[in-house]
Amino acid sequence: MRIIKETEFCSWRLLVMIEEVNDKYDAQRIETGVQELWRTNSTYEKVRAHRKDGKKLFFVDGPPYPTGKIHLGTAWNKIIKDSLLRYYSMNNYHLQDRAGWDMHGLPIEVKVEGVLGFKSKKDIESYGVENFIDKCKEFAMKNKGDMTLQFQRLGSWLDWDEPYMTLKDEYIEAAWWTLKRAHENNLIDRGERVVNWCPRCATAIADSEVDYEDKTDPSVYIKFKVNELENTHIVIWTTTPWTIPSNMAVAVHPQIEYAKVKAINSRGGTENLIMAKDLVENVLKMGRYTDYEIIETILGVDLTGYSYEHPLSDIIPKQSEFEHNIYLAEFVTAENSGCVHIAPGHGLDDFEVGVKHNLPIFCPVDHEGLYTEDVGKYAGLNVKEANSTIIDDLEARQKLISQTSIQHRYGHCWRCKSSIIYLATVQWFIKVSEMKEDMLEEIKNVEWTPEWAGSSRFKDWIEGARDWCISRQRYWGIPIPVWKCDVCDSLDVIGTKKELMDRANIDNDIELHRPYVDQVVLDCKCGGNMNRVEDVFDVWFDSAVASWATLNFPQDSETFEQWWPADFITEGHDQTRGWFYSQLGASMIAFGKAPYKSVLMHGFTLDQHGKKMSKSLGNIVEPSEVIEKYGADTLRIYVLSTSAPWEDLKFNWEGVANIHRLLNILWNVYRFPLPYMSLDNFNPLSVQFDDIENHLRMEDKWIISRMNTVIQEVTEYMEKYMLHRAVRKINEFIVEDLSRWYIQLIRPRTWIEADDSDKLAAYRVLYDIFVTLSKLIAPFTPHLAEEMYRNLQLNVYNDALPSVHMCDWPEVNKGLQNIDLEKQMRIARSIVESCSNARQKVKRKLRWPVKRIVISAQSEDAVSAARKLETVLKDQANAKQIEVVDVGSQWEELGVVAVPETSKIGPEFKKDAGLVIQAIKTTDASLLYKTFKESDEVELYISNGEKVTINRDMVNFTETVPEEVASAEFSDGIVYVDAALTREIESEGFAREVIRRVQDMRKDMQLAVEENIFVSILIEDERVRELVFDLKDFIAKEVRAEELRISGSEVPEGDRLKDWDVESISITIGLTPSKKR
RNA sequence: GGGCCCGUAGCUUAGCUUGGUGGAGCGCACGGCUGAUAACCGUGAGGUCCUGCGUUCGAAUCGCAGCGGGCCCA
Repeated sequence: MRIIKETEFCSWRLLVMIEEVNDKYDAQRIETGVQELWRTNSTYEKVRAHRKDGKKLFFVDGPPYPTGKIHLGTAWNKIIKDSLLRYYSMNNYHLQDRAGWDMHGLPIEVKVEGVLGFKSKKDIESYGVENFIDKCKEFAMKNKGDMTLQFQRLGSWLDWDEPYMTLKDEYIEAAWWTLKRAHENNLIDRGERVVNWCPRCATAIADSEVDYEDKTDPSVYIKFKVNELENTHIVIWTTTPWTIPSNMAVAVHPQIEYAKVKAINSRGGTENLIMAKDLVENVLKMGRYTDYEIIETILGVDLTGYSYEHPLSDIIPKQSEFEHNIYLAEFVTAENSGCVHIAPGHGLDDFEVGVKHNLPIFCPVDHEGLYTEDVGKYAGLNVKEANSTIIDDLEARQKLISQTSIQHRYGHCWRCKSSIIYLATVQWFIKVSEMKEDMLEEIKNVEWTPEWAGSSRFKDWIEGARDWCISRQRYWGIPIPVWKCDVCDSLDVIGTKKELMDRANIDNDIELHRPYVDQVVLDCKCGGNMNRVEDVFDVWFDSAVASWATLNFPQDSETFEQWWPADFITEGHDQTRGWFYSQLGASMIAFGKAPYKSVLMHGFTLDQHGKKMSKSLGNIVEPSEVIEKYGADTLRIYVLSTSAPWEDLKFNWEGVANIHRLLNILWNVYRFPLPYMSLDNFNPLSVQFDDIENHLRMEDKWIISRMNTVIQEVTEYMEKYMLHRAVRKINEFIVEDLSRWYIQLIRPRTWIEADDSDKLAAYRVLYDIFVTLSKLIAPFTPHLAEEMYRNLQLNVYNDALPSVHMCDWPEVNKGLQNIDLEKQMRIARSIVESCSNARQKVKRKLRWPVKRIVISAQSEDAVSAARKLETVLKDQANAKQIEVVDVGSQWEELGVVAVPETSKIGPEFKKDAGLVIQAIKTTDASLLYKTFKESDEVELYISNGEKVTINRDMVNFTETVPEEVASAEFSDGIVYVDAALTREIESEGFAREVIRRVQDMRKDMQLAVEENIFVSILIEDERVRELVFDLKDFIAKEVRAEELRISGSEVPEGDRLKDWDVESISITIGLTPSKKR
């Protein structure tokens, strides 16, 4: 036999055995440790490689914008994604999971302009587009790097090394290819339309880029002189006086009733005004008219014969060339004056009226919001600043009725916050209006969570969608790949880089950004030169093509065929108008179908009061703040469990602290048995489940069953994207089942100091539960799961998979599920809780055993629970005996008291009532009770000798319990706790009081669990001394005392001395560790 | 102004589909437990279920109107 040296033994034990762990759940230590482990072991790569033969699952990451800092909402977004992807991976899915970045667009241009101190596009031109683009790229790349680290700190696993980036040439090609498809399908349109325009950025912006915010604007009523009538004006209202120079018409509603009013103005003059009849009072009051008279009322449809004179035609020469007529329009409402000022160059509805009636689209405003030469003296003025000048000019011409201001929601540029204006310009459009019906059909094939995200919200949005303006007059974006001939105006749309290089005969590689592509000139068939149109794409077009761009399509169509369309995506509800929509649009163009099969729409993070987090409110919570304080796993499980994914999340620090506490409980549960296992050299390899299966107690079978039920529930919830319920089920299992119950039940078994199969069974069960639990929590708290798994599996099994995230998702073992037992244990817990309640009533602490508890069952389940789980009940209720009273029976030791019902007796017996009451009170109540069980009426003799008949209504029975018995209701009946004292019970009670205090002192002295001690105790009270003496050996064993002295006079000695007051008895305890003697 | 969603104890929430005396956690007060101990258990106080109207024998739950919040739109 080989003798193993101590050192060898130790190192072997450290290598192979489960380790003891820190006292306290230390998220920082665990998470940085685990992430380091992942890095050094390339765990992510291994996990993905491990599933490469699995079922394919194509996930597309909605690309965040590289602002530099993640916020709580984006953290939540990535956490949801990560949890689901980890879950799918464990379910043997081969994942396509590139992270994505949306790196072009105005936000970055605006930031870079800010850094460089630029005010307008002219500054960019003089700085050089090439230099400017470089700065934008640098900015985007730097922020992408910063944010990647922040996302990774959350534990988010995506392909961070090979993310898709919209600024890459291969990505740009995907956008180009898509536009070419649109061109081939006749879905693009170039034309003059009214668009949202940011004068500062000097570009069109999409509807989705317009933020609506409160703003104060002028509110003015103006009158236009009607040509055909004497001294008559038509009244219009506007909040944009600067559009008056562009006025071309007035619109009225055909069915609204209008009035010609003779009004007396404040100067005493008389004039005739036309406006909606119902609004006369209001308008005239605004214009301070002193009196009025309605001369005539006519319908709008009869106003169309009139024309009017532009109020500023003397200033604006062009206006005297135009005709100004009154037209009908359905959009007119009976508000303000009921007559609408129409400037076709500055409004959507206005533009339509203009087109319908062939009016010139007069738009004398340039790209920077300055008037052009077309408007005479206003030329060069900023339109917004011209408002007051124009009002003054109207006033001077007596065309102004009133001038006030109004606060209303008005559109602003999403980036620079300038007020937008509407301008008629030539832009490129995707004809969404032509695709709408197909889009609506297609979204029915998508699985939406929640259901209304698709069926209501998204549907509504698509129904109202207009053509999508995809062109921007900017620099940092995907150049629109259209080349136009200088001579014949014909167009070429280029689909790929190669196509461009072939067409232009370029050999050297070129970058596809501006200004490089702008220099490429193509030959036209007509012999002319073709130059690229200057515009870049709306940045929403970039991310719209993500689902194929991330697969490197069109370069690689094989991968595309294998994966596309996406199996699932998940983003916030703002993306209804954003990415859900833009992707669908682009995909309809390119492939005629939706690019995703399943969409989980998630909510927004709000502050604790339900307000949105914003800088101006100062209520922003940074993810990093939460992580520093509590760790990423806490943040993850907090956001996942607090609300349903699709609801908004009200962030609350208290809630986070709660979750942290929960993880601490899990940690405590997990570490609790480790010292014992380690001390016992417990080896899961040599104690297999089969070995202990015959030694399982009911509670062991119960926790195993619970574990399986929880697996089942969590799996079901995950399949429905109900992450909150999945996580809550796990939390409940950890706190209720494991911590508060199972661990309490098995504690005594872990203290057995022998190679005992009862103990080994508990170890093995706990071990299996922990291992299973580590897998079950892996998608949600990946760090803690990995830490547990590492200790429990990697330290034990040489052939264990290197990461918990490589493991298969736990399967439900139906054979180990026992729903009846789960129900019975629930009842047993309820009984124990009720016992505590009853004990409190008779003031008997749990340390003191009770003689017996009587369980009066009201259901068969309660009877079987009490019988089957008798041991559990005895232990937990600290009772010597359990008695069960069957359903329908009553505990025979209960007494009853008969309480006369005077309201029934009085009317019946009149003057004898008093005697009847007396008789009921004095007769044997239990006999009376039994008799009434068999008969409705009972005869009684009253004290005057007469016999009376009383019925059941006349007596109420109240149960009485014996002395020293307390009762309490539980879920399925009543428990009676018999707390009567016996010498044996008192002895045990005091013994436990002593044990408890010695243990307290041991703990205080920080003695090791296995360390032996000497104890001496002074108890002057003779009776109690004898009671304690009865259990001297028991006490000694419990506290690991080599020697225990109990005396009535001898003052104790020891390293530590302490006086205790036990039930008003003074006890002094002295304690010394054996090794110090 | 419109669409969708949310509103339950001081805080976070379950229950709402399918109507039948509103349940938990945190916090608070009191008591208990004790080799998981900066953990844990019991008891108690604490609710106009946002408001109003309606349907119904009966409404947190169904309908209508309004208020407050969120997202989106005009």
